[in-house]
Amino acid sequence: MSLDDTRAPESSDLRDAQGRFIALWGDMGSHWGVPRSMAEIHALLFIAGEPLAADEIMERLGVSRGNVSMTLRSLVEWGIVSRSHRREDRRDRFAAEQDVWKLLITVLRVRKRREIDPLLESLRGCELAGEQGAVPASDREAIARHNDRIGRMVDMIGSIDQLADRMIGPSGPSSEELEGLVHGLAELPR
Amino acid sequence: MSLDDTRAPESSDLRDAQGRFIALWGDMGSHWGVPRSMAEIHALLFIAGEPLAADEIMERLGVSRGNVSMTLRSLVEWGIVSRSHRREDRRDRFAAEQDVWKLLITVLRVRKRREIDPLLESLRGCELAGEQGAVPASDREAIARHNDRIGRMVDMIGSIDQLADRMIGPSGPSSEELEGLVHGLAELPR
DNA sequence: TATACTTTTCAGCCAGTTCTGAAACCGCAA
DNA sequence: TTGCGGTTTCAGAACTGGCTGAAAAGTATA
Repeated sequence: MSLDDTRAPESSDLRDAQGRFIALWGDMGSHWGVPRSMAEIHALLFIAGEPLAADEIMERLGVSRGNVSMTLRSLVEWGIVSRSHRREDRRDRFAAEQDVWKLLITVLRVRKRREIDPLLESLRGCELAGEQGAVPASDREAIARHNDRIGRMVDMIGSIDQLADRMIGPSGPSSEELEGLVHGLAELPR
Repeated sequence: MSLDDTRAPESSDLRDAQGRFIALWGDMGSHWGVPRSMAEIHALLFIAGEPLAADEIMERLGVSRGNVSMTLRSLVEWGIVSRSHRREDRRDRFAAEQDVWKLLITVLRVRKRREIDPLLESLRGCELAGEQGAVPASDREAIARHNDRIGRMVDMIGSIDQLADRMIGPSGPSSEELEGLVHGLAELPR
């Protein structure tokens, strides 16, 4: 029997509450385009608050070894879970970021980089140069209106993007500063 | 031949650009938990800039009548597409909101109401009252740490929620005001 | 190098979602 | 009342992304 197995069995109330949190987080994930089991694994690591080995995750959530492995890899890539060793145990262990504001920043950064930035790029490619060939005046008007629509969309997403850079960009506020900032903006008298 | 069929055939360059936009918007949707064809139908209505009938949507996007009908219903429910009649034509026509900031506000409002608010509620239900029965000191500590984690999460999401109320709540800024606000915050010297 | 244990990979399977199409429905006009 | 143009519904088909599990690869120890 290894040292780890001597850990006191946690009260089942605690287990229940953890389970509720995990299920909730999994649901939320699936509404926002994050695979359910990815959200669940993250939730488990977050709520456990200590590093867990892949086996423990498998057992606790009933997902396959392969899935756990792949998902942990992405979570580590995302930067919200870290891998750690212990000298007395060959198994890797994984722990979730415990600073919730840092978590938020990291997730938003990744999604911005992967989705917003390319979107903005392709969106500009949907505009249409008006001068190609001699087009009838009516077409020219239609093209102008088209470009205007795309332009307004680009402007909006661009502004959001810039604002996001301010809030969660690499040279932006620390998680503590962001927390204060959001609180300040939220509680400002109207 | 009805009046509508006399509309000048739009230049195929314009059609191409519209098609690119529609495909792009569809992709984006699927990354954020919106059904592809819903995003596509919305994109078509937005980029067309004028009311279209269900038939035109079917034909243009190659989706079934049933799907168009159901999807239009949700888009109208969301509040980003409106239904309109014409006296000379029995068919309903549908037009997308053209103010992109209003679009943003509407979508965020719906998602906040449907996902964030219930999330916050359930999250509070994941906390654990410590005093139930005489629990050993070690359990009590574990429970305290658990509640702390949940509490930090609730605080963060709560702050975001409050901030969102300020920005996109019913008594918040108009779309023009929001546009200015975001621009201001984004362009402020660091 | 052999051994024992752990992690990673990936082809195929599966579940949950989305989409289709045909039938029912609706309201109007003749 | 019947016919007509249009819309909605929903059972099942089709699809897609996520998951599994077994084999391959990796790694520390002897």
